[in-house]
Amino acid sequence: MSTLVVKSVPRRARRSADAKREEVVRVALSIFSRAGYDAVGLREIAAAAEIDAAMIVRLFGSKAGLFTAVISQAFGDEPLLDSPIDELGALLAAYLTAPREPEREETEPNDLLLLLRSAASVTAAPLLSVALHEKFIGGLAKHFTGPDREVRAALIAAQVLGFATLRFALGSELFENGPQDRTRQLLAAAIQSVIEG
Amino acid sequence: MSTLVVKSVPRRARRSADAKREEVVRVALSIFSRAGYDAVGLREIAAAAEIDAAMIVRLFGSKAGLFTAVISQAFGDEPLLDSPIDELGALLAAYLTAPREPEREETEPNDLLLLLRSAASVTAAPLLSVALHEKFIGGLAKHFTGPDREVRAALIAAQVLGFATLRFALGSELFENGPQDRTRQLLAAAIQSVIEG
DNA sequence: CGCCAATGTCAACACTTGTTGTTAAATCGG
DNA sequence: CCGATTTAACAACAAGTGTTGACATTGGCG
Repeated sequence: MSTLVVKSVPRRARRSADAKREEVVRVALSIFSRAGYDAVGLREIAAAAEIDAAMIVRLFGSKAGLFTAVISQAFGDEPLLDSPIDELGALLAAYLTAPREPEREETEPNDLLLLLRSAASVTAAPLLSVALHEKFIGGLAKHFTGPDREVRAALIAAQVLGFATLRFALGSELFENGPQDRTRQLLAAAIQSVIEG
Repeated sequence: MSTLVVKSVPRRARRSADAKREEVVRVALSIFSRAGYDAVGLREIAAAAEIDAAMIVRLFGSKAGLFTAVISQAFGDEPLLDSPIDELGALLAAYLTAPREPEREETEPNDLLLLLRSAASVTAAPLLSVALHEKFIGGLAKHFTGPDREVRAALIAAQVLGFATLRFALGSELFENGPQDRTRQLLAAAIQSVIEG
């Protein structure tokens, strides 16, 4: 072991590996959000990103590696979490009950959908769990006061998750055609009650 | 390959199809609850039920047919839904925060787990949705008074779903090692706030 | 330019999936 | 007791999975 070749850090982005990585992550986020981790094959993502499936493995190491990259991009920063805590319930409720624009429904990469669609996968669930706890729950608990901040933040995450599951994953009609103002009001009150303890 | 396996296990009577159906549904409920619809193969269920995978298809028509049979048995009747509505929040919270018995954790067929673990599957989600709306939300709304009974019931379903997702599917430690009394109290209050509108 | 690592491509691997067809066995009606 | 029908068991299918290794092609730097 005379000259230990040091892992050859790419001096500069040789050409477009980073760009490709970025695009693959973007496309993968969209597809994972729509179908969930298990239901999506590497080849499907590869085709959508106009790349070879083997190249994804070469870029991210594995499918799980790609998923972690997708997660860390999806959970980058959620500006809603920095809202004043006395408005947070109303803001979250408004965000969750906002009507979907039908034409974007398919293409819009929804972080929530990514989360709940892949929460069942035994591979993806642990990765999602750490991201959720670090970014969402942690970022929320920071703004709280009083005891049990983390548990209260987690309970809010549970509310968001549950509503999103029922509305987006299970496609409940009650939130689309029902009394949306009342829904938003009830949801806001339930969230706010947890915020204030 | 071994072709000389003992194949003639003297099974019981002729009309054992119904009994087999029942057993298959039972073990399928357990396995689906643990891993979700997509992640479980027919062969796994078949092996657990000591039956051939082809036999499941012959009995239920398809994998989706088996799943519908599982659903209609799992959502038979939930006695919790008939509780007095002024205690319902506390009862649901107690049910959701109850400590898991480690030895049963694996085998106990949990309807909630079945629901949330398979909610992501594009095949299973519609089937689950109708069962959830008919049995759970419908059965809950019956006991409510005042306006928007169904939406309020759906919001409670969302809360149950979300908490169960975070605790069981994502395995959040906050509910296992955290202040469980406080968690239960906060959850009960949030649910009850929706019940009472 | 020439070298060589980085970037792509192709095919194959070993495996699993749901489903079907074809057998063999078992059981009851007559 | 015989034959018909149900129940069961295998094997095979076509398709899809993540991953790997062997090749071709490039592009930046000495």
